[in-house]
Amino acid sequence: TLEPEEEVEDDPKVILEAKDLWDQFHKCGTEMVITKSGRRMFPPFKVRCTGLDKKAKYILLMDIVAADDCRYKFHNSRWMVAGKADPEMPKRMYIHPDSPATGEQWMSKVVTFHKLKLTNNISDKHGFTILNSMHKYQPRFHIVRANDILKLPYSTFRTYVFPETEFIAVTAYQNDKITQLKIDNNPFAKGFRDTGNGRREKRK
Amino acid sequence: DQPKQRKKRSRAAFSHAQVFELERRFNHQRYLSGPERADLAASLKLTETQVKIWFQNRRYKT
DNA sequence: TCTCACACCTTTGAAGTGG
DNA sequence: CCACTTCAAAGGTGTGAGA
Repeated sequence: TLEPEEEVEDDPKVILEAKDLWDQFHKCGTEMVITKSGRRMFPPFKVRCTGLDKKAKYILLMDIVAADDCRYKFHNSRWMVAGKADPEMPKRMYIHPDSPATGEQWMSKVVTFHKLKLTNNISDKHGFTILNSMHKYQPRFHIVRANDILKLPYSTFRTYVFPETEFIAVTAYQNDKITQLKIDNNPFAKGFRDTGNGRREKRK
Repeated sequence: DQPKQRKKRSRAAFSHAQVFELERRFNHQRYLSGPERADLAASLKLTETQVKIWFQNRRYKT
């Protein structure tokens, strides 16, 4: 708004990829595993952007913020509030590795954040996103118009939130429905699918 | 750092630093001339063939 | 609740082959 | 040079045991 830069005309619109999948998870109460060595999110956070200025440079980033100030527990097949939240973890922004890039470049493909990893390791050195187990979180997506990554802190953020991507961080899955959804949809978990082709044996 | 070379007949994996530099050059020019390739290969401690094939593969990859 | 080694998969990408 | 293929290495799954 008050940049001494050249006139840039943009009106960014962002849509969440695989919304159907996200909705399926959200309906059951999405859980994301966090580990010491870092875990990806599933479903993967992907967006498609339109309305950016083709020539202008943008930095795209993500962060994951607490959805409330509660701690949760999974009791009787249900998530319930189990007290006040633990102290917040150091806040980190995940800058998309292709940043900065032109609006044209960003709009030409789906923007994927699959390299973002979640961890519960407070002293993580890899730049992973540190979360508290049994707490509820909301991923956020940001668009910043900037040609230099160093100017980031002083730039104007445009923030987009997709409520269906909310999740509870866990150290081990609590809800069997979520486990099954992950197995059915994540290609890396194919080994756990009980396809009639008798690979893996019993399931409860 | 160095590319890891162990065993008999296996796939060479370039180091992070090597890929970073290759990628940086590719971003600037999709094709490399003979001398440019030789220079880059030397500075990255890769063979010229490796650099040539890397650019060829990189171009094909979308 | 959390951690860790598995087994079992996929994806990755340098190198191969032919045009 | 390009088109595609080949095929291990790298690495992401949930599991289930044992803290």
